[in-house]
Amino acid sequence: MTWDYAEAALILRALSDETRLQALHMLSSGELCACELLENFHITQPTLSYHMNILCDSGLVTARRDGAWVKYSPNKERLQAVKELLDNIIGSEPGGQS
Amino acid sequence: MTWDYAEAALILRALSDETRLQALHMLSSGELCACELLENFHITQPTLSYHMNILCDSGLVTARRDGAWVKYSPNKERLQAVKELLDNIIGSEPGGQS
DNA sequence: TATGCATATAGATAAACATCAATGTCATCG
DNA sequence: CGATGACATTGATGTTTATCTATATGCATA
Repeated sequence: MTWDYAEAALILRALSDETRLQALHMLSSGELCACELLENFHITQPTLSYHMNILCDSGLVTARRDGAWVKYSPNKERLQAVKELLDNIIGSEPGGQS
Repeated sequence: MTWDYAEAALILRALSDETRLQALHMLSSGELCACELLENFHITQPTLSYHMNILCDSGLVTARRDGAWVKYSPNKERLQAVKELLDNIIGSEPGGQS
C-alpha cells in the first residue's frame, strides 16, 4: 500500500483519540455491538456513534448490521498497514522488528 | 514501554498532521535545521516552529542548538515504540512482521 | 555595540473537534 | 399496527488546532 501524507494523517488522526483507542482495543478480542462498547465508557450513545463513524471512515473498523444491532470488528490489515506507514516515514524496511 | 490510552493518544495526535509527517520523513535521512525544513513547505516560520514543538514535546523528535541554528533529529526508538503500541492495541505480538 | 540572521513567543482568528440533548430511523415483538 | 430497543443524525456549544502577523530572543560578525 502506498500513502500520501494527507491520507496517512487521516488514518493517524483517527487513532489520536483516547476513546477510539480504547474502542479498538476492546474490539481486538472480537466483534462487539455498539451497546456492549458503550458500557465501558462514560460518554453518551451519540458520542460513541460519532467515534465509531470516524473509525469506520478511516477503514480501521468495519461495521455490519445484525438485526437490530450493529456489530463492529477491527480491520487488522489496516492497522498492520499503519505500522508499515511508520516504517516508511522513519526509513526502515517494511515489517522491520525491534 | 507501557502506555495508557491518554499517553498513546498524545503521541498519535502528534503524528496526525500532514506537515508533521512530512517533517519527520525529511528527518529520516538525518539531522536538519529549521530553515532547511522550512524550504520544503508553504507555511510561515512560526507555523513550522509550532509543529516542531509538538514533535519535540511528544518525544518523536529531538532538538539541539548549534550556534544560531536549531538542528532536529528523529527519535527512532520512540517511533519504534509507537509500532509496539499499535501491536498492543490490535493484540499482536510486539515486533510482528507483515 | 550595532546589525542581521535564525528561531521562539504572543495574540488573534477561523476551522475542526468532542460532546450533549433532542429527534429520527430501522428492526423486532406483541 | 403500535410500542420498544438499538443506533444514527441534527443542532448547539465549548474547546482545541493550525495558521497568520507582529514582536521578542539568541547568536555571530563587522
